[in-house]
Amino acid sequence: MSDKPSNFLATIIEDDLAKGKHDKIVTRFPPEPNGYLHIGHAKSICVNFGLAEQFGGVCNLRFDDTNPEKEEQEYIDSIKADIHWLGFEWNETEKYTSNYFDTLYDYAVHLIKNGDAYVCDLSGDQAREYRGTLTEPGRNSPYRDRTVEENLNLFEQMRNGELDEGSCALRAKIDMAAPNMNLRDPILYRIRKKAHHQTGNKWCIYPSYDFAHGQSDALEGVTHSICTLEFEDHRPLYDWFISKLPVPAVPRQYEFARLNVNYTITSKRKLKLLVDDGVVDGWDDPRMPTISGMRRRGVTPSSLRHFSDMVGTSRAGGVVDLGMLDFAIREDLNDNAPRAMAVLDPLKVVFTNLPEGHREVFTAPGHPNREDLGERELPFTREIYIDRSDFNEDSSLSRKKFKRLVTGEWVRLRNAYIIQADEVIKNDAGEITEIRAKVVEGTVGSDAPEGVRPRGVIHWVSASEGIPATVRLYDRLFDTETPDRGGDDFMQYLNPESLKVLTGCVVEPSLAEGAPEQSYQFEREGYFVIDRYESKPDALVFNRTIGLKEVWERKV
RNA sequence: UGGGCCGUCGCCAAGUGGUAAGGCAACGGGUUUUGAUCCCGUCAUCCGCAGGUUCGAAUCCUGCCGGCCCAGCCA
Repeated sequence: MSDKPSNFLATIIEDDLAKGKHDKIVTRFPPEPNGYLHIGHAKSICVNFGLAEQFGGVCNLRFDDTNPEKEEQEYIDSIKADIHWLGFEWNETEKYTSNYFDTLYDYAVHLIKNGDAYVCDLSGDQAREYRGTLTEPGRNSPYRDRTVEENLNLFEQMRNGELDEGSCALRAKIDMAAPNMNLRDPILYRIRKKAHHQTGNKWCIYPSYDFAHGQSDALEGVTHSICTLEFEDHRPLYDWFISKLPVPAVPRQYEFARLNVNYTITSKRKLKLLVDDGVVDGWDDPRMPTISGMRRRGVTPSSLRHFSDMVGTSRAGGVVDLGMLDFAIREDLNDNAPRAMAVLDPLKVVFTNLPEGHREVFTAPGHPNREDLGERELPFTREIYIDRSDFNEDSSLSRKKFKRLVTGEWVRLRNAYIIQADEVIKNDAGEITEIRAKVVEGTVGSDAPEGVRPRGVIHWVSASEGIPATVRLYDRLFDTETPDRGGDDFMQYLNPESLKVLTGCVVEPSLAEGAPEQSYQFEREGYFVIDRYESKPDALVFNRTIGLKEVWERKV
């Protein structure tokens, strides 16, 4: 708790608790079920659930379902799954703003009776006109002075479905000249003759976000209602409702800057466009910044939580470098992912000093410094595969520049022999199809003998016992730092190389036992995860989560 | 140009009158059967700018400059 990063929200809560303002805090995460959660929501979840956890309080999950036109059960299910996957438990059962529709309706009647709300017949266009602009005050609606009886009656008719959609709306009577646009008689209820995923056909009028949110917080006993900066201007309205209504508690709203990450889009609308246009494979495509996409990519819950802590919580809007997320992912996977060898672009090597049918088995640790991860067996045979990029015919390449196999020289096979390349076999097209080499006897598990100087260490897999696999290499979806900058032209920044599917890969036999979503470090390549949906024991599919850090290209 | 908010190292971010934490990145060096990891070290005399108050300011005051948000019967 004390090693938690300090931020202004924690300070506020600490103060409130110290002053006895609350015995226990209650926060809430209020997604609208109109899309999948993305990395920005992950941040918000970590903030809300994290703060509750940190101070011994609870966090409610409340679906903000006031707009049946855009919401679906599919989204509710995915959101619940995402939160659990991140490792958080919400207080009691999940809640819905729609749970409070009856009370909210009563609250609206309360406002009408006190002359604080009225039914306005202005059309949408007219209402916009009357609202004025940023620099000019608005004008009062001609319906603003209807009597309480008239308003009560009209509101009743709205609720009973006697009035057409768009024909009128219930508005708060505040101040059409307020410099804060949110106070210019905001909409409280509008008519929507749509079935609702929770309440069915019970209602044909639905409360607006502004009218529903604070009251729902109060009804749930939320103490700290934490949202993002764009709702700051709504706080006066939030407080206005709370002061005008007989609510059971007085929640307070606090705002923090939403998370922005470069090379990434976090707009549910735009993400939905990527899905609907088939640019990606769905909301959980591994290239998507959605929680389910990252999960499928192999990103871990703890790396996301750690990333959130690293980034911190403040009121200063900025753009976090994707490299920081990369760091958090690598840090977790480096500590916890078992090691394995996989050859992505196989090139056969035949050992001429080994007899036909030669086979021996080496053991290698599951992890260099995690004994609890056990050992694995590596069958070594007369023919193996190495990666094509780990061999070069040109022996004039400097040892510093190319620490791999070169004609005539030695290289260490990871966890096995030092070998020496003798000869290259090519096909008619001039492509290398095979390398003839020799193993240096007695070099397994021991240093190189005098005169043998391996250039480096490369990975390998037995040709006869390796398992075929499909490996999908993912890269960033956009090739510009600010794909979200412009308007709707973000599609032009799509990275054409965001996905490469390699079908002829060969992986070490121990990987056949891997469970869906198991992560591995393919040594010298990066971190890969077994695809949770498409991988089968006899047809393995791995997704590259992220490559290993590579600094040598720049240095040499 | 009405209102609200923000501005501390390339990026994120502590700090709330007592003389600039930390992380990422970067750059040196060491270890290494992963060009990874790990380890050690370097990296803001300065806190958007200009004045002022004070023994003393990133922290208080004034004025500028720059950026973000708001004119949905979306959230």
